[in-house]
Amino acid sequence: MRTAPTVLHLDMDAFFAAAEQAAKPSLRGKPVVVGGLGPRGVVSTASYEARRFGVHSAMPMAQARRLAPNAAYLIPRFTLYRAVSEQVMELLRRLSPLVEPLSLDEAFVDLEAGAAIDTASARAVGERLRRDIRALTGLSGSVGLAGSKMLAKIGSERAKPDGLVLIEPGTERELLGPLTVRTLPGVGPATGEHLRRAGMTTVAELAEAGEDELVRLVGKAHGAALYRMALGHDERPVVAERETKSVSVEDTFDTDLHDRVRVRTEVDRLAERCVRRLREAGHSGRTVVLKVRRYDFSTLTRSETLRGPTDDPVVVREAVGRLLESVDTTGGVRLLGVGVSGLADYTQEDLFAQAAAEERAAREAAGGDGGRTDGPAPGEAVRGAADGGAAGTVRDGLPGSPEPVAAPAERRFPAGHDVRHAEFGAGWVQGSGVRRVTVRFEEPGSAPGRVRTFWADDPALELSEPLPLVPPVAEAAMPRHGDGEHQGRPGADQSSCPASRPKSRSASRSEKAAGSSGDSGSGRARP
DNA sequence: TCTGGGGTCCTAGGACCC
DNA sequence: TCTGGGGTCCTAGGACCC
Repeated sequence: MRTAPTVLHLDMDAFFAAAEQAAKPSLRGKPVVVGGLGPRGVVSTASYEARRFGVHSAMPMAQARRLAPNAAYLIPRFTLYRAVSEQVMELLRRLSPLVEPLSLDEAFVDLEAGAAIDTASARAVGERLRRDIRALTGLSGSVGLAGSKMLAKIGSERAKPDGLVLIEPGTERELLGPLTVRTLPGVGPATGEHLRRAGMTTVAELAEAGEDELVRLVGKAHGAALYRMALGHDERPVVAERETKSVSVEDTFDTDLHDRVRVRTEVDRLAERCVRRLREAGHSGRTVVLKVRRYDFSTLTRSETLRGPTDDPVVVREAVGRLLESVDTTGGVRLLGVGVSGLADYTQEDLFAQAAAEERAAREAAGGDGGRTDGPAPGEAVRGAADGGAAGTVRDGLPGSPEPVAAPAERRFPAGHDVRHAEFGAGWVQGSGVRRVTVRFEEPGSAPGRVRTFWADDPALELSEPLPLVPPVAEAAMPRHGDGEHQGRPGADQSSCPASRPKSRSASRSEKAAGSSGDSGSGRARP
């Protein structure tokens, strides 16, 4: 247990919604809801103004619209959020080399890995971080400081919005005791209900119950962890690099799929999308997973482990095809998903090269009688009919992939996205209807702007990349570290802050993928 | 009111091997 | 011939997190 509050947890406030408000001056101070706009969409983030109407994350969008009919409804723009997130993470890395991102808007920092630090200087570091984040991005973040991850996170939660809470080591149990069990990480709706039925609603009651009782109630690992947390003990280290364990993609359909052939083609597309992501991440994997959510929301998975790792779209497609055959889809399919786990960072060629080398070695050792190697080739199924035999032969170009879709005009201007008009300059799509696009002309630094409507095929109007939330000139004026006060750590470079404006090319593809789950882009934003 | 998408970790049973 | 235990891998499902 640390004796100084050297674990920092940063949590950006209503991140997606706040980024949109920063990008769109007319939305500042107004309720903003970011999420899927389709009939089955849910809320990703609600601005604090929208939360006052009762809107919150994970709520069905239809419900949000009833609660806050006048809010602006926007689909997520991950290109923008990633760019801002990268700026923030860079600030964190200046505090310490040990930064553990949890998501785009959240991270732990181990300040002890920077320099020895006492309570007062930890607080100063946290406050300065919050100022720097605001100066660099225009957004607010909340900071928790404590002697462990769990308490740092509880601290940032209590600090929200736009605050800092430092939990003095030694005061943990006193602080935790009266809190609800749901405060503890790992206690969700199910465990919370389970504990409640056993008569435990506060953290103090968990501590009283004792480890044996908790293990009996919720299982070995969970019970033991719960007991330690209840006592305020949490020794989990801040881990900078965590390797990916699986890659998956899934789609919920606006209406249930009944046609078996359609189900099959959707599974094929998902397999290709999944493999594309797998390859982009430089991975291959052994276990292929098919996920099916039926009309009644019952969800099942089927998996198949291959003899060796693959990143071959044909192999993955054939595997999920086999898996699909074992699933009853009568009644309708709501969601389909394809995933690959058991990741290796070597690819199939490496494996083939390795297999070939082993074969050569074996032949030499055996006196060169040219015997065959045992077992199926990598990528071939361990069980089931390993039909096809095309394993590993397709390298370039994902077969059958992106089929040209006749894009309707509305598709070109998704609500909320940035555009540029030859005459009127920068703006964003406020709504798009039949062959028309409504644009509000404003940008991060400007005053709230005016709305104009164009034909969707107006050549003067084009989509553009997100603009930086804070004009680059403001970055130059941003305070630097290393000047005075604490920790002039040698080696921590104070030199160049790369002008981090949103990157253009690279991210646009993943953004498309992120927004593709049936969002037609026809949702209207109404400031 | 009708429930997204991307992950992680744990449990439990059966197969298989020693 | 019968019985047993432990370890590892695979599969399926569930809880949880952001």
